[in-house]
Amino acid sequence: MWHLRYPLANGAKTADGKDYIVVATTRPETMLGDTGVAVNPEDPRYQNLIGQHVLLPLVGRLIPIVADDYADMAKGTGCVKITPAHDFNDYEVGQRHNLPMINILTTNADIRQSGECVNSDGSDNSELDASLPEKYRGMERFAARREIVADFDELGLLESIEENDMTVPYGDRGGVVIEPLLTNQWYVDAKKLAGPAIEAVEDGRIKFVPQQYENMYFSWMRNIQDWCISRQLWWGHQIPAWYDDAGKAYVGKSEADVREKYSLGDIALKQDDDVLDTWFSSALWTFGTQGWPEQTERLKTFHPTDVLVTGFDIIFFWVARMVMMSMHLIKDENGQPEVPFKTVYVTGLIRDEQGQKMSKSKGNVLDPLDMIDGIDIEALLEKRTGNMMQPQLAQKIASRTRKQFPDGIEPHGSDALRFTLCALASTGRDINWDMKRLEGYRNFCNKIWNASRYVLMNAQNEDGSNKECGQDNSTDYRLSLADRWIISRLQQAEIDVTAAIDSYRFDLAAQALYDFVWNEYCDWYLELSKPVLWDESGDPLLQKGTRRTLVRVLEATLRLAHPMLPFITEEIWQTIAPLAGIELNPAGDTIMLQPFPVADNSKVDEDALADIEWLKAVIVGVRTIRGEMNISPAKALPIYMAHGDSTDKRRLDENRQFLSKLASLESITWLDNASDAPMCATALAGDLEILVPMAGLIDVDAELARLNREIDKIDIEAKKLAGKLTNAKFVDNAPAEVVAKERQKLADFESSLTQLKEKHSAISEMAKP
RNA sequence: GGGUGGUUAGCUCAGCUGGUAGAGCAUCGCCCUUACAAGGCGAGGGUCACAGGUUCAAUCCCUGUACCACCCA
Repeated sequence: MWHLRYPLANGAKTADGKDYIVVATTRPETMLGDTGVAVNPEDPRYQNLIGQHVLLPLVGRLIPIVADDYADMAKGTGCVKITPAHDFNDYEVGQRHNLPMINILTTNADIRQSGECVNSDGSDNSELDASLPEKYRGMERFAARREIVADFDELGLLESIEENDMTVPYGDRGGVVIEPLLTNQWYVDAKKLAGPAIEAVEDGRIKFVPQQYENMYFSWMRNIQDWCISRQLWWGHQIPAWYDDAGKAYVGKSEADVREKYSLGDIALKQDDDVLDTWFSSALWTFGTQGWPEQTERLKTFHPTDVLVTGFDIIFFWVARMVMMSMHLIKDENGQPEVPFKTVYVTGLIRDEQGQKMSKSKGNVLDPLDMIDGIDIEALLEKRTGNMMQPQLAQKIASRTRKQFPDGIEPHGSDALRFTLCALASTGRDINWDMKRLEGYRNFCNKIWNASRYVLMNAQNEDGSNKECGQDNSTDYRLSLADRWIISRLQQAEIDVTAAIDSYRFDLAAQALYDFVWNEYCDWYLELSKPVLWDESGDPLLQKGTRRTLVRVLEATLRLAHPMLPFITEEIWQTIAPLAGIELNPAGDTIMLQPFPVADNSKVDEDALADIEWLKAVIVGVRTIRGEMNISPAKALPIYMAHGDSTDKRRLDENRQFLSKLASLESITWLDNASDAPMCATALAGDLEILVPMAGLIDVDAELARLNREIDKIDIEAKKLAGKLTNAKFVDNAPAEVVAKERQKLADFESSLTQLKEKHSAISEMAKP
């Protein structure tokens, strides 16, 4: 940083008697374009100098001293040289004080032959002498800097030089220091366009999902600046403005158009070298793609469109500008501005596992295709480190990549990728990518594939006829409890998935589908179908009903899943659909054209739901004992049931076969009197006791410990509840139904506690020698 | 400096209009049981960032603090 003395003009003196003031700069050569010096209006040192002038050294120009808050009293001398044409802050100061602007640099960043001077309002200024000292003309900027510093020194005007750490902007293409430069460019008066665009969101013609992004939109639009649409690039749409030799601009569709419009004859015209900002072109996208400016059928049909899906990082750059352009250029039949779309669905930004934005220079980019098809480590390294703008980073990136993907990336398939994106698409603004989630959902695809294989193996007979699956409108089949249950659950799944999709919560849709397919259809229903289908002496009507249900529920599930898993569902559906009684057009039918499932409440069977819950509770009870006692799944167990009521008894009678198979039981014995049982490990399903004889299988101490753990767990909950219920404030103030619910819960806990404690003392008693 | 979003299990994330927390992966047992070992069955794991406030009751509503991220100046 160089400190330069600027002599005061007309004999003015500073408060301490000096005939100069000192300004500091990191770019001394810009002094050639100075048109003012700023001091803080509060600065006592310079009160008398405000309105005075300095004589700009080397140039000999008189420039005013102005009072502006931009000058920081605490920094340096408190005096700032003002070069409006070459610094953004100085430009603002210049605007406030009507300082002229002198451009001293060529586009190559050399010193111009003479300065180019305009007034603060952009009009030409020919009064001010903007000529530059001959010595520096044509000099490269850094050479000029050295020369000017030397000349200041020679004149005794170089006060001091100090080291100064600062951030200097470099262009990422040319790699050289960027220099602000005053140029003529085209602007769009965005304020005018923003008004209607703000209203469209305020009155709900356009909705943001999630809604919070409205705020981002509003904050941009309400503080909108003029939009510079000139870009100094060689690709893009060249700006449709032509200049005559005097520099006057004519705007039109084409040169011919301009000549005609302005009756220019054949005078020389030159089109603007600049091209339109890409966002300007992008802003025309919703109607430009539909044939505009022609009034095409397509434009009428598809404008406005329904939903725009995009990232929040371009809400202003793209979304807002599409809204502005569309409303400005497209009118409906009533002449009202037309919005480009009704809903903007805003996704989060995908980042890497560490939450870093993916970028080539960081080498953390994951190509979706590599996750779909897989890639070996060498190819991945080549992709990440080949052809880099900063090759010095290659080694670091390579070692990090090797560490994260020692064997490259496994193929996962496009369905798994798509489903993962759905599952991660929650309302947050960042999505940290997680390979493990991708693997989990690849496994989910596998699960669907395998479940379908099971269905086909059991439902498809040799000639592929659908008769055996009850799809021929015949009524000679019976639905089992499990059939009625899974049909009921399917309705709920359809409701959940549909509601989630309707509210753009694709993560919840994915979760609901995943739960239904894996935790209900596969884990329970398929298992429950086995005892029916594999029972050689089973009821053929019941077997037909089960095949029918297997196929129909799978077929509906495929349609439900199809938007999230397009390929695998299509593949399976082609085989399943005929079994489900859908006649395929031989010319090629597709699941894509099938109706999306709609829930039918009349198919929900509350009794079936309750019965299966009971069944699951009993099975899980036995499994838990088996698991905790490390009893092999291969060992068939005899069990007893005690303490049950008539419903328990009915459910047992109707489901013996299922219980035996799914819990792998040797026998089930109903006891009217619990004390008839031998020493047993106990699980509870409500009040019903499920008893597994311990003899030879279960250690007494292990079971006592297990019971204690269970008792402790329930006891803690029960104590909390009891405390709540003895609190008069709760009982008096909480809604009656909440209190009743808590009472019921406590009663259940207490009854379980009593039963478990009894079991505990009974076992202790029996185990005594 | 101003604004916005976030902080929940070891990791990545859900949790709807307040009623004491869920998933996937990871971990620990037992299993190649004829759809699936990329699997089955079972288990463990959280004073919901911190401090106040409102309420009978707060992961959820309000205020403040800390930290992280992004946008703007």
